[in-house]
Amino acid sequence: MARLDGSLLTDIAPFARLAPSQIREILDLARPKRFDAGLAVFEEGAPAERFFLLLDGHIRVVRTTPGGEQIIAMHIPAGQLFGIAPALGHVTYPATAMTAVESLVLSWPALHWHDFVARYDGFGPEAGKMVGQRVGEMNDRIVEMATLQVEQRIANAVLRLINQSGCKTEDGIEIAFPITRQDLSEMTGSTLHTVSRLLSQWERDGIVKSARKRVIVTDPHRLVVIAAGREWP
DNA sequence: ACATTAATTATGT
DNA sequence: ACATAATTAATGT
Repeated sequence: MARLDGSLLTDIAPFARLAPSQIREILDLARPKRFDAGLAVFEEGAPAERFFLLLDGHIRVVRTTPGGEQIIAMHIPAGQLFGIAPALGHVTYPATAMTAVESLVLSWPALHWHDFVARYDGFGPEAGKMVGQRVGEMNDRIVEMATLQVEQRIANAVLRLINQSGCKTEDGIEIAFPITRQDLSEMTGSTLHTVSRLLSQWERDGIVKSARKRVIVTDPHRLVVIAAGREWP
């Protein structure tokens, strides 16, 4: 197995404050693994034995309803921890983590979490901050689902994606990983048809540009206006 | 205001 | 050539 380079972790928030020697300790405990696109890093309900860091690629966190329908709970961009259920005291993973693209993942046994928090300066606080952000995001989404209508929900979803995983291009900000209309519908509790129609309409209005599995936002400001959705007050 | 159904076309391997 | 994605229109709740 090739030895991991220490520079891999220096840019990542929970590890940013650590000395090179500490980073070495952590890397030597890590198990690196490469996944092709569309594979599960871990499955919902499986024993939560490890926690993970996404070095490169993109992860979709998916829950399956009793009816067998998929709900996309969130997306994890490169550089973030995920699958930290063990740290929260869960014995199984509450959702499945799928790779949206080919991805490189590090993982550690769940037991090490508490050692990391105790030993490494900044790890606990940074990880806590991250959890806080995610919980906040989930709450926002719940409010959106309950109050907004589909066009606004989809607009919000797209805006979140370009904020978290945006990539500047010639004519706007592109979602940095392949995403289908079906995916968008599964994040917003809608259908791929509605998403398709809306994207087509937005394209006509010059707000987005889209191709198969690609969405580019050319006019973020107008999308924000749509996402806010001021109507019949 | 939206889903569903179904038929049609485009796109990537 | 085949499977997967996207569009579009018609119909339903």
